[in-house]
Amino acid sequence: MTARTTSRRTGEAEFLAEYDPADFDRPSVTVDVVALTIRAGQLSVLLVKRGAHPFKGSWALPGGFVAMEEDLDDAAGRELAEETGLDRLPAGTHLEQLATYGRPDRDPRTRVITVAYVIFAADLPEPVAGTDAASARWWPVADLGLDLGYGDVEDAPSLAFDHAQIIRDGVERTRSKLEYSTLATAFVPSPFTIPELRRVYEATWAATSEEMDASNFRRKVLAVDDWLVEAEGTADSTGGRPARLYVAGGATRIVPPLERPRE
Amino acid sequence: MTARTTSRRTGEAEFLAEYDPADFDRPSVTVDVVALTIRAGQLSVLLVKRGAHPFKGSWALPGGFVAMEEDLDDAAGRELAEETGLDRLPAGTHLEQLATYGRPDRDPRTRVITVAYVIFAADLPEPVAGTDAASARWWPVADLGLDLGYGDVEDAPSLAFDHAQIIRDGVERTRSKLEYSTLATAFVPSPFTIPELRRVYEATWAATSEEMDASNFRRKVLAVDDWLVEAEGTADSTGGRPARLYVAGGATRIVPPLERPRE
DNA sequence: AAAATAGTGTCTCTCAGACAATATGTC
DNA sequence: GACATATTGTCTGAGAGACACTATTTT
Repeated sequence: MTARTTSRRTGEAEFLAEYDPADFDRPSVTVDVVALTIRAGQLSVLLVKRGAHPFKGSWALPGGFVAMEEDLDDAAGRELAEETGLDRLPAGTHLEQLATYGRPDRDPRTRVITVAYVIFAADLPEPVAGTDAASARWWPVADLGLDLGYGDVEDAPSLAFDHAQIIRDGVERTRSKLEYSTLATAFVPSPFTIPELRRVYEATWAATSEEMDASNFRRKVLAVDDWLVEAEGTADSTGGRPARLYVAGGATRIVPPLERPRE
Repeated sequence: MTARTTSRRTGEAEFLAEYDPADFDRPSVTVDVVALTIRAGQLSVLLVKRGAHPFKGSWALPGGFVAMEEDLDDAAGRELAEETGLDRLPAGTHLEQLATYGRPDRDPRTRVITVAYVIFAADLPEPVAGTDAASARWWPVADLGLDLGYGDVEDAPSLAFDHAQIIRDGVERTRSKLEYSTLATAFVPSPFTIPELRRVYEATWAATSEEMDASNFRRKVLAVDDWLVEAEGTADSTGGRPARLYVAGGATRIVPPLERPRE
């Protein structure tokens, strides 16, 4: 089998526009990022509105091609940084690989295999619109009409490619990781309070449990060795007794796990 | 950037031999398979001895290039079937994606991104040597000298590429999956006995717990709804009271989980 | 003082681990 | 019978969920 590539790659938008499946005899590789944060008490994901075909006008995960000498993790971080206009992601941001999606027909143009990442961060700025995207914004995952236990949704946006599945998998990974890892602290700016941390769990697990018992939550997180390290002072009052401040210690694993309520 | 591929792809061995990094401007994509089974009471992985450079003489995971119109899962199943000389994998075999490894220098020839899979199976035959492999065999993972809690090993084989890391990740995934999923039954031929199932756990978790309490194990697996369905008859005696036979029911999740002992 | 939120203490029930006792096969 | 293995039964301690109560702030 012989194949030729003749694309002049000056930028992602141009590259996509010039795409011709006949040019290639092997898959292209991209990274896509499920960037999650808590905004207004809701677990939210960053999506960009597509300005070009295919799926023009649909919403997609930020992502793009992996450069030839670039590590996959670096590519994921770079894509999110570009989309949010940051030089680099804030300290404490967590990045992990989710899965790789490679169904032959997932992109109508040609074979594209995408390595998906999940990123947890606090305080990411509003996204900046890139050259290849009409607009970008944070979407509460509850509003996406995915089958994540939030119930029916009016006016759910149309999602491009197989990104609905990727987001679903990313949310499920997040829900499950909060049970046995200390990553909830990646969602809050430091220092933080225990009630803030509890609201991370409530937002992430919202579909299965409306509210957690504050006292049991406190008992369990404080029982984890070297997770919550007491800091100086208290948070500003929000109408009641101000909460003590903590910073994250070195613990990575919650043992015994903080299990979600089973239905 | 312009690039040309001129390889005539007549087979994997020839393809590898003709590899010239200058031919390509994008990564190649392969699948690698961590095929696990219990042999002689030990968790074992299928490895092939490399007959060509690089890493000639080292042991590697079975794997190969993803065909242009082939789904990733299918490619992984195909690679294992080829290596074991089967038309298709036995019923009950479990296949799941592990992770994707894409460090730019992980293959000294050119950029190769590999999607790794874990496969759990009972009763896979001895492997057949392929054209590209001098030989192939099942290796107890305890003998590989990985840092998996088995202690030091004499004469550990040299492992190719980053396959030591991939195997480590695959074993860790397996250990963890047995806690909350019913996949242990994928390791035993059906019908099976509860002691057989227990030995799957013992082999997989061997590094952390020598023996499990048979009565507690029995109580917990039988408490899982629709996992163990009683079958007719008993197993042949192995010197004591014969064990009852069961087949796997529809359950996929163990709740509450069967936790490994924490150190 | 009333309301709101944070933090402490206590009770109960479930369940995992330890282990004793019984059942059923082979030698 | 002795022995080996499977199966059943019992006890105990740790921990999760429920919830009553106290503490500290704003209004």
